[in-house]
Amino acid sequence: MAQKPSIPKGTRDFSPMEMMRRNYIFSTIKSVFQLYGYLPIETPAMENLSTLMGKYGEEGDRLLFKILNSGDFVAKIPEEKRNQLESKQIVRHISEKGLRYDLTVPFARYVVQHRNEISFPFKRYQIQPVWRADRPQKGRYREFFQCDVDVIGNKSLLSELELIQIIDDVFGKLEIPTLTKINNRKVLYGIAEYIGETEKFINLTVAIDKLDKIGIDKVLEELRNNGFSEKALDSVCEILEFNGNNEEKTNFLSDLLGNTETGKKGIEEIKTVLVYAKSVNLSYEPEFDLTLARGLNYYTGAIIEVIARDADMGSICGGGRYDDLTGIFGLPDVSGVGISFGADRIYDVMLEKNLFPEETQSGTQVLFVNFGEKEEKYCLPIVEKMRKAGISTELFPGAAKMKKQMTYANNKNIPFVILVGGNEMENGFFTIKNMLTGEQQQMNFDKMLKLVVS
RNA sequence: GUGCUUGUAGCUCAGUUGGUUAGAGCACCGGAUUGUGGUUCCGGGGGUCGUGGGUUCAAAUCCCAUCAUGCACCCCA
Repeated sequence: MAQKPSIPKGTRDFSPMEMMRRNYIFSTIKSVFQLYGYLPIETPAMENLSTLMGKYGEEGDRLLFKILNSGDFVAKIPEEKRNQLESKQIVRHISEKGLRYDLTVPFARYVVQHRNEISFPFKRYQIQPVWRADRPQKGRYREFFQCDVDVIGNKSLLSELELIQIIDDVFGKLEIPTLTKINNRKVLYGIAEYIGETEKFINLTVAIDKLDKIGIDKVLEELRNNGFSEKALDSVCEILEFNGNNEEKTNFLSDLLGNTETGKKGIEEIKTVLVYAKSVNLSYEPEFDLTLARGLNYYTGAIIEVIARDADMGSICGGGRYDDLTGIFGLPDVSGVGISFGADRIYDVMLEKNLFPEETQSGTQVLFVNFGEKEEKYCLPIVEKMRKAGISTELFPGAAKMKKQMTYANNKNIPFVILVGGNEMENGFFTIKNMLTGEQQQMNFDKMLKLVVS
């Protein structure tokens, strides 16, 4: 062994057991998406950098994986920039493609490019990996899967409701207890209006978003450092410290933000969504959370975030409404709303809480032990019959030692092993061993089939 | 990009104030058992102690550098 092979930081291999479990998550999510009439699309792993840059803020640009151009790219760097080794300056000369950072921006690009083939509202889902050049840590990877559902080309708040229902269904099926928090960007903007700091709206949201992590004092301190007036801070403090149920919160804010232009709209929207949510059966009612802000700046209306109860994992699902995402690609006034399930974090939570059902962990149901050439030949048509009957069946490749074959079945969690040797061939029966109980009996094909199916 | 942590067998780790040939458990392979796994018993393979330099009679152990990893910040699924 010359050098131990390895994979890049923040990436992972998935072994069979993990893949079975991951596929269980993906297929559950997919089935729910389809139940609500969403259709799948895929987009390339790499996009033109021009599509990606500037869509996620300055921080986002830093976290984009950039792909080096082919050929002698150095020659294309203008003479005067050759000597200044500032990455920012030369990056656009040596890289024009990047790995996708999320699925929403590529989707917006897709919609603009295919606008004439699409009939709106367009409901799509997309399950693909995304890449971020972040420092990995718990629940954070450099390559991870997002499962996006979006509906675009429609302003109805019924779409927000639909997403809330999808969240409830998915986590219901996966049996993960969750807390769905919703807020509205317009409400946050309303707060900025109310305190007269609309210019610093972004700073305000970034600070508020940290409330449950760093506490009110540090949030206020951060705002103070950003130049917010003491009077503004008092108001922010008053709002953030308000406690109550959804209704009390909306009432409180209605009074407070009643005279603000955008805030008023936001309150109306969130009220509507909450009323909708009351009218359907949900396991967990969404909670109006004023401190939810979410970093992505393209959100303009509802914002949603889901966390797993009793798990320290950050959000496992999040999203919101964006009114003009396609505008930057030349198609204005197309409103959309969407959410993204973080499959990898969901996996981590389910693993931690032991939520994977037994049946996701087995593949092969029956293994035929291979005793030799004659026996092999005899078994092949039987194996074929088993598979035709829908039973996942293997014949051990080669007449390896019995111990080896049994160990193989054991390690692979195969519940039944069938032994066909001279005795069985002569008398036309099968010896079938239950690997769980160790019990062993002899029977004909039909009986065997029945036993395996049950 | 900033701060801290940890690098010893495939995996999880032990290894005393620096001192013989660096250990254990699990996993793997073989045997006890040529048609019986999971339990038991016996045996076996596997290590440039992350890498490079330094101190020393002597370094897994001390020092420096470097790389890798994990965690936290920033940000985020």
